[in-house]
Amino acid sequence: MTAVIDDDLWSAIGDPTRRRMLDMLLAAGDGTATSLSDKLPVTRQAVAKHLGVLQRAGLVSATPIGRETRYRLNDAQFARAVAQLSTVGASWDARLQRITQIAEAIQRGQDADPRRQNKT
Amino acid sequence: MTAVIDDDLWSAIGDPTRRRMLDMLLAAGDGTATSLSDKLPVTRQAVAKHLGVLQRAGLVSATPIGRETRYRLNDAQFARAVAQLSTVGASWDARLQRITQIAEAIQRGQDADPRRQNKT
DNA sequence: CAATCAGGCAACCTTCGGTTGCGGGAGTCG
DNA sequence: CGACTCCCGCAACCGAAGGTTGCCTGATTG
Repeated sequence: MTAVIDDDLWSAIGDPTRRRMLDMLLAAGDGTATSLSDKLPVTRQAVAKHLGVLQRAGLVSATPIGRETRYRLNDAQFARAVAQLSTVGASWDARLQRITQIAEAIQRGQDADPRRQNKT
Repeated sequence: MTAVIDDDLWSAIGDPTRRRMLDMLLAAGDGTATSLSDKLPVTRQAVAKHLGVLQRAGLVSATPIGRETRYRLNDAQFARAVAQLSTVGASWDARLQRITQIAEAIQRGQDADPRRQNKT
């Protein structure tokens, strides 16, 4: 099976800006839209939107404190995302290695695995 | 360091459709825009565009044969993409575990490891 | 040669990442 | 208390990207 993944999680970590935001939250522990936007090449609003996406994906949780809103990583969900990332990587890697080995074997002139692999 | 990655590679594998295409190419060995679109919920044109993107990212190579154009995975580049995927995952995972452990230690009331855990 | 199948090109729609502009509530200071 | 300053949320607008439809060209095959 092709490692069916939550598309939400993927799209969440698929965006480069969101990836950096997660990175920052992971490093700093928490942050606000403004504090994050300080260190990012985008405006506060853009960051706010991303935080909304991340929140809907369950990756971060918001806590309004006075006039600011602190966002914190949701460790559990984030761990799931990371796991899925690894899963796909591992799955692809495994298959890649298999076909690579077969290819090498064929090049050596010997049949690595008689089972044909054709398909269209 | 945040595992600086080729943004091209990331965006290439970041799209769900492209991910599935890569998956199919990885499994079948090769394919055409039409053959791939058969098993995907999008039109041939959409697939063709994606193949263009993948090709520009160096992940696949095209070989015109008669009236059809076969696309094959570029193993080397694909391997790089997979590697970067794993790198980010691993990096995040590592940090997650660190902070998780620290958090647990704090909850236990004892200082996990006074050694600095600085960063930005 | 005619019919057909696979592709490429172009126009158009929608979504998404991003920006600017604005208004309003929480703190701060006189 | 009142004025000022932050930080935030909402809305309008933009350009790029994923998708679709329509059309036209080139290779196959009868």
